[in-house]
Amino acid sequence: MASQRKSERGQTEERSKREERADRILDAAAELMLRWGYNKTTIDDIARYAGVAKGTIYLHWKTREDLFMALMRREYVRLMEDIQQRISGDPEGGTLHGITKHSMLATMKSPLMKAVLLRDTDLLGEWTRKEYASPSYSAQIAQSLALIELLRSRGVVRDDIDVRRQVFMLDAITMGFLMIDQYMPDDFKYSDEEIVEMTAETVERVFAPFQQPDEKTKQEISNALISTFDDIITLRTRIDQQEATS
Amino acid sequence: MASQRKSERGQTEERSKREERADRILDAAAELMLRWGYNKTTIDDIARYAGVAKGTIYLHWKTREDLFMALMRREYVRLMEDIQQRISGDPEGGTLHGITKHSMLATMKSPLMKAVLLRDTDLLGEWTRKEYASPSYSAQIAQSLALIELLRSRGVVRDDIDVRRQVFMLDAITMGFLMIDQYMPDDFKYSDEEIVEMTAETVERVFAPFQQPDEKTKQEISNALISTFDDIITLRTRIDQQEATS
DNA sequence: ATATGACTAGATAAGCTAATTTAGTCATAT
DNA sequence: ATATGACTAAATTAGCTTATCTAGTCATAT
Repeated sequence: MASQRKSERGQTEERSKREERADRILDAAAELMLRWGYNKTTIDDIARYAGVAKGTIYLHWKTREDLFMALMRREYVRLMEDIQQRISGDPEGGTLHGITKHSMLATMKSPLMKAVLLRDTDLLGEWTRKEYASPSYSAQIAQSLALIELLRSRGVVRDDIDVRRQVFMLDAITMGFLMIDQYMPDDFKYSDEEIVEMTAETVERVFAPFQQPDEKTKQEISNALISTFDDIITLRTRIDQQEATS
Repeated sequence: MASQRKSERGQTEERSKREERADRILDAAAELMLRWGYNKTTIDDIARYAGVAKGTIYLHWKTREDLFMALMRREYVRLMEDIQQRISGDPEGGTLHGITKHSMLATMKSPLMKAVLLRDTDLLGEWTRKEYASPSYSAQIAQSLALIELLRSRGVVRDDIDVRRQVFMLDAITMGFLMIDQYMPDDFKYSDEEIVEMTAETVERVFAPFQQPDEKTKQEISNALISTFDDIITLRTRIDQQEATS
């Protein structure tokens, strides 16, 4: 607060200009990382591709690692926003198979997040070993667990099996469908949408309880999820802002 | 035939001695490959570990590659025999979830075959690129397809979805459960048997039709499978013998 | 104040040679 | 006849030297 030296307007204008440039740089980083992988994407490349000088990048982030952390965080927030969007726009968004469908499809449309989830070492290179992946993965599991528990308490998921086993099964199924195309021959290729349909059907058959949830329950769950996503998103965004001012 | 110079008895005795030694050498190869991987397992190591001279190995196989092909074929035959055994000893052996259970458990107990299935490049090294893996994999798919078609025709698997999609789903599910433990944190570890139980439950819920198959049908299917396995096994064994005499 | 790009130190890669390893052979021993 | 292990040619690796790259800095320009 004491550090704000400009007028309100001037500050906001500048802030947004800076942020816009930061975004452009991250765009360049994402693009080049997908093309050449983490190891072979240099700060020089990113600067050239983003049309700024190298020094400028260091006005935004202290190190190369910081830049990529910011990139990954941005991708993660976007992923969450995308999932939230998809869930909120779907009447089936309050069911486990609906949530699974939207989470998977959003992940499939985000090459970087997919690479992290599937531990694609070709693309991630040294990033794999940078210990940000593993905590985020166990956070992922914790989220699965919380989700399943919520759905069980509402009676929209079977509760005659152990919760942890259910999480294990859900993750095995989704991971299986996410990676199987790498193993299938060309005459067994399906589109992302088709794969997600198959996953959803599998999840529904394995996890649905005898009686179908009513509309009201589905809506309540959907709302609960959406506000959870809001929490995640604002939390992450707040971290970003902290970093930016430090 | 003209090459058989010894008496019947002498020949058989010698044959079995040779075979016993070949087996010992393959045992050594398997052991060392699991320890050091394909790339770092040398013929010298194998000879020393099997207690024979290096030259002796070349009395059995023309090249290093031939030796490993023989090893992989032996593992494959053993895997098939194991699956056959497990199926024939189980009243549920004629159901898809039973078959899945036994195939998976047998695979899990065969580290080399599991490595091939999961494309474990750490263990297989250069062997991955040796083009024997890919044909065997598409053969695997063909088998899945034949199996599903058989089960559909007998009415023990749903036939209201596309067959090929069903194969895709079955493979996605089994692969998912086979590889998920690599991704799960320590507090989500389950034994092979538990994992296979979860897989079987998943498969049953996704593929079982409305009415349960009767005992007679299950028995017929089980028998059909067992004779299919016999075919595969004798075919493979015949190839081995051809190789040995050439 | 902000942005730049020449600059540097440290890391990484390329190029080369010598040393070691290893698949496969074959004269010799059993 | 069978089995062996010393042997060889080819390949792989180790060691080292030189060249190139790259993350991060900072004096200078805008």
